[in-house]
Amino acid sequence: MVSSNGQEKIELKKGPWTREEDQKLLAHIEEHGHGSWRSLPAKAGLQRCGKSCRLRWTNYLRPDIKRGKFSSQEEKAIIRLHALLGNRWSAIATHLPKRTDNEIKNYWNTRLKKRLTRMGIDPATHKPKETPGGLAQSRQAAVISHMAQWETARLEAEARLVRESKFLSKLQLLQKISVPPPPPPACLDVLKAWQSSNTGLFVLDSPTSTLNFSINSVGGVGKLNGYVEEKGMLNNLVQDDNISLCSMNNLEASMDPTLLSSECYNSGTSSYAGELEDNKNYWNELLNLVTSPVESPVF
DNA sequence: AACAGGATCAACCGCCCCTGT
DNA sequence: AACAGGGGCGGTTGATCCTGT
Repeated sequence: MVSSNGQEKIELKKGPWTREEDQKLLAHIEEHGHGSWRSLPAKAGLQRCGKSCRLRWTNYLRPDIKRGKFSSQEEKAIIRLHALLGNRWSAIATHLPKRTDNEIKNYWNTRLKKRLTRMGIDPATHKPKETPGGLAQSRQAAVISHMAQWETARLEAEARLVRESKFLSKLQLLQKISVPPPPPPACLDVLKAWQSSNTGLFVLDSPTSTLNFSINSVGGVGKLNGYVEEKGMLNNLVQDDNISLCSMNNLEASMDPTLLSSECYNSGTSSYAGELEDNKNYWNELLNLVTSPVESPVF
């Protein structure tokens, strides 16, 4: 086949990857890295589009991918995160180490979503579909909605931070400023803090997501703090995080009775505490049901 | 054993955002 | 400011596997 500009146009292959194709892709990336995905297929001798190669690599071939069944902890994490983030699979994958967004999305759509539906819970809103106890449930919904709003604000703050840090890196490169080794990263990500006290999940390292704020990738939080402070942004970020952390603590407290004495919880108003008590019951029931052997599929 | 329907998951598609020019 | 290219994301599809009859 010949294209309009006279160059030979190779028919691109679609569909399932063969072992030979996998080996070619793996060998090429191991030797050269992926570089530009668009030009990779030609270099690797593959009759695939770059996008297909990227997907195959990120969702299947990467060595740091954990495959196989999801643990109950992972299931809980997905449900919790989906309640907060909705269908933002890449963001969810950020907090589930070695799981791809595609895998999480599939798992949600084929299993968890159905399980919640069977339980009479709307998987989109995480609220009971029927509302026999209307008032308490609407308050639960309000609390979750409130948390979701803060979580959204937090994500936006993180995105802003990355943008600023990239700018800073370029600036420093240009000015050739030497800086001391960066201090330990500020605990920007509240879910990481959540992790450290709880499930052992939620490290910010996902095979697919770009929502990775490791100190190495952004040139160091130390540099960043200096820049952000200078720009008068640090206060905003800190405020974002405090509030977000508070909301996340409350959410976690609402799911784990042992955390009900958390600082944020205690500092809340009595009415808010009441809402959280309702919320605690809701989540405990939900998670018990979801993780119960009767409801869990047999693997 | 054969078939139908459901479940699963790899892969594709289209859209959007970011970056460089 | 406008445009193009590259890459990422979420939704969807279709092939395959599984299970029940």
